[in-house]
Amino acid sequence: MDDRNQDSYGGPNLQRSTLEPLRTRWTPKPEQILILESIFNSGMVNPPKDETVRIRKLLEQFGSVGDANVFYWFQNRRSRSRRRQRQLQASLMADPRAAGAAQHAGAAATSSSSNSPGGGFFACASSPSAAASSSSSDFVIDDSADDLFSISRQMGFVEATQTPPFTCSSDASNAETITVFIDGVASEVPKGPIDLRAAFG
Amino acid sequence: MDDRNQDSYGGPNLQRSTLEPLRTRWTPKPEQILILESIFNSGMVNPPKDETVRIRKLLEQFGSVGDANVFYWFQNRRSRSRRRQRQLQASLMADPRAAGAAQHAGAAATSSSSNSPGGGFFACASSPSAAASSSSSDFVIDDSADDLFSISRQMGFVEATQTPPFTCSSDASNAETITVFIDGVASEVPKGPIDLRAAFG
DNA sequence: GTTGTATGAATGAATG
DNA sequence: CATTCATTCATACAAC
Repeated sequence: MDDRNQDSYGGPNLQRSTLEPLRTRWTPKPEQILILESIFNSGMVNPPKDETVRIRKLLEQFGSVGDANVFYWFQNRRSRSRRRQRQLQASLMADPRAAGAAQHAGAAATSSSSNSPGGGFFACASSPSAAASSSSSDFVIDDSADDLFSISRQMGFVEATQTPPFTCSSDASNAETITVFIDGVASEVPKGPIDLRAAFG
Repeated sequence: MDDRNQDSYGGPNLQRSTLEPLRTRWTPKPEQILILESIFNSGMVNPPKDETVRIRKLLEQFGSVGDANVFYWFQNRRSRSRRRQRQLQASLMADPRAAGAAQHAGAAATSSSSNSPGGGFFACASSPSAAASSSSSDFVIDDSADDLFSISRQMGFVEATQTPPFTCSSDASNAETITVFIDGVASEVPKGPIDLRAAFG
């Protein structure tokens, strides 16, 4: 998709200074990353254009974002995810002894959070129910169990001892949605052909 | 179908230097971009095949390039510029207040013209003069004032504070120029590797 | 302040 | 022409 257009990029997330001639690049907020990660892991790795707009609107609750940013994010996510996997495969073939040795593996392993109603720490992954999605190549099954935890950097929860900013978990009662908790605010992300944002408004 | 014939794609981009990163894909030189940008901006947004060949020969003065590269360049340019504009309009409709706020739009917007010996500051465009537009959908007249300044990246003149980004219609005062003729549209491009702005400061 | 790296942005190269 | 992938450039941020 070539949605890279700098559409609604009116005001990125810059410092509060009233002057900002700097064209800084978009730096996604932790909440935004969480949402994006959740969507990606829910199986929608290549959202069609209209979904991109929806996702952008969702993300805008936490900071200025443009459609192009969302588009780029998914593009890069897909690309890098695939490349990592390919590289992993290659290295495994090259040297079978090197099994299970990611360079920065268990970053999130230390949490043991039990603070939010959702409970789980970062368990957004679930099985895409293979709904006949509208477009062609969005919903990829995304077997591969991608790097669920490669987001440690910007996520901010590196060592959240007391207040986990947000969590994301599958709701047991309703198998059709993924629930994202952010500071106690719950949003539900349908697993199906993404129909985000009903909860947030 | 389309005329993307990979005709002379035999040896487009070779690195004559003994040690280079060994690029696989064509990396247009600044001068080449200038020429392409000039042609595109002159109204020829979809050159027919024979023109593509001529353009390629022109570009070859500054580095190896194949017809396919030229073809792809125009195709991508068309596509991306159109969508950019479409999105711009969409975002304007969404929030009229956000007028004129593309993320990196006016990098050179401070049009301090009449500063360089050449004169104009991106005056390659001329009247197409209705030369026999052989093919079907070339020469789109409107072109709607595309993003003239979206080339900042590879052009190298990242941020000229006061000097105009470049000119391409320098007269015969300087022997270090080459003349670009496209359907009667003449453009002159300074020779030499990357010092396009050498003439300006 | 320098370096290393993760990642946003851009674009060449396809494919349909 | 619409979309997508692969590669590269540029930068924000962290570690030193």
